[in-house]
Amino acid sequence: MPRNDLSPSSPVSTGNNRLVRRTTSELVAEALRDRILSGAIPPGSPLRQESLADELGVSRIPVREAIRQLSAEGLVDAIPHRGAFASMLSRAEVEELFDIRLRLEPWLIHEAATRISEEELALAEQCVARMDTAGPDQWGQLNWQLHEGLYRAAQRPAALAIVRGLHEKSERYFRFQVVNAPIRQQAHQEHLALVALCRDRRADEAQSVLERHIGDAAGQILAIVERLLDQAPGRDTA
Amino acid sequence: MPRNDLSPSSPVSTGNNRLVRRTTSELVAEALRDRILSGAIPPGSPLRQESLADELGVSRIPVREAIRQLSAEGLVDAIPHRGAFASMLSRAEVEELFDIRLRLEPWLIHEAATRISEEELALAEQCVARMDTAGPDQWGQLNWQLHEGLYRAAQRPAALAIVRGLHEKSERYFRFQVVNAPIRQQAHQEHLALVALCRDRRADEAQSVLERHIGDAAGQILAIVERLLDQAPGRDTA
DNA sequence: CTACTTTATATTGGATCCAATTTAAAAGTC
DNA sequence: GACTTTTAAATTGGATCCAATATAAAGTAG
Repeated sequence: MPRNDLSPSSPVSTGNNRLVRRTTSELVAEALRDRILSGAIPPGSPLRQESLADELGVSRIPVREAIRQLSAEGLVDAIPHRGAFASMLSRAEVEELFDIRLRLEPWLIHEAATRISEEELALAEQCVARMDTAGPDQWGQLNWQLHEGLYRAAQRPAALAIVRGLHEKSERYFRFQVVNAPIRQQAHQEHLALVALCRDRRADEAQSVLERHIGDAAGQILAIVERLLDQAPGRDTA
Repeated sequence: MPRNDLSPSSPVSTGNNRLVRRTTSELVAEALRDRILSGAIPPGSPLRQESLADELGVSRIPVREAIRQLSAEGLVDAIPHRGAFASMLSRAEVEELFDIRLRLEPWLIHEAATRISEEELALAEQCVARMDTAGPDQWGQLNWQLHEGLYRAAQRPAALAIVRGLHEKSERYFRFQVVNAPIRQQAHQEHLALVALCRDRRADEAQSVLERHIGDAAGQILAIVERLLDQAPGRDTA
């Protein structure tokens, strides 16, 4: 019996230094999101309300609301009266996600490059450094932390939220896979270059480095997806 | 007593010619979305679960789920234990929405231009024609219908969904305002040009026409927002 | 044995009830 | 009178119960 009790945990403060008591629904949503992103709930597997409710020690109501939330985020596909399933992406869908990211992220880094502060640059560098010695799953988290930290300087919160969503949906295919040394080495170089170019306010160059960077990631993830889809083949395309 | 009963309405068929029984939550979500987009629920006004439930003749549960859905879509801001409010955008937020649209929609029209079929072009032309004689609110709907019809040909469903969301959030500020004749006239010309360029597969030109088109719309909506925000001034920026 | 119908079970959707939280109003204090 | 504390009302959040639907199983006819 896992009884993975949601720690009501420590209340969290927003930027408004106003303590927010988080609702059970939110906690459940986070728990489920974590499980999906970490692969604990693999793509295609169902999210049963009652079993999740039992596991988390809550009623089905917050589970239902969490599932609806994740459904709106695109992390699960909910079918009325049939249930919710961790969303499974086709090759074409993953390609499209990267297509969109390629339209937004280079723009964000361009805007960020002219505004980023020294503190933010320092934080980014910390990320890069820690990634060098991080384990496989840490690496993925730090990678997004780095990117998000840079993008945030663009001061485009809505765009950042969209990109975060796109990233989450595509990234989790990465987690299955141990990111191998050469790829990490290359990414490391590109990250260093990116931060350096931002510091020097060379926005155009940062933008094109990031374009290549994302293009590479796309190729790698698509290769993984390709393999996964071959192993566990088609859902009905009827 | 409005008792605006949700017509359980006729079941709707998806492309998969599989009849989908829609849940009450979905119907409520659509009803509320309509009200928000039409301005019946103006920005900033609260969505009280019980009164909405009574009005629509359902219990609070589907209302709650609908509100959570709309919250995820960004049409309402939900604050735990305090309620949900039709989202109100600052000038900066509206600007950002258009910034993002400018990164995505020209790209979509570019991709669409090389793939669009004669049937789709004919439908688009119908839209343009009907817009010419449509009333103020019809005009807005047809406008989006036209754009969506064109973008759909790009075969980028995820991008289209994102753009739809961005459009909904910015567009509703338009509905308050009677779109005046000169603006409609200009839009009409641009729409004709857009369709013609797509038919001729002149993707680059279609793209730049759309860029101007969106840029103009941005200017007009920002002017409206500016006025609205002056009238009903600031929420707390604490 | 196959195809169709019927039944049973599992699962989700919706309604009602109660608890927790917020907001306001009222009462009390200095 | 201004400020804090207490109390009451309104509202949302969560739990339990029941209804509706879908899937699987059993049964039946051909």
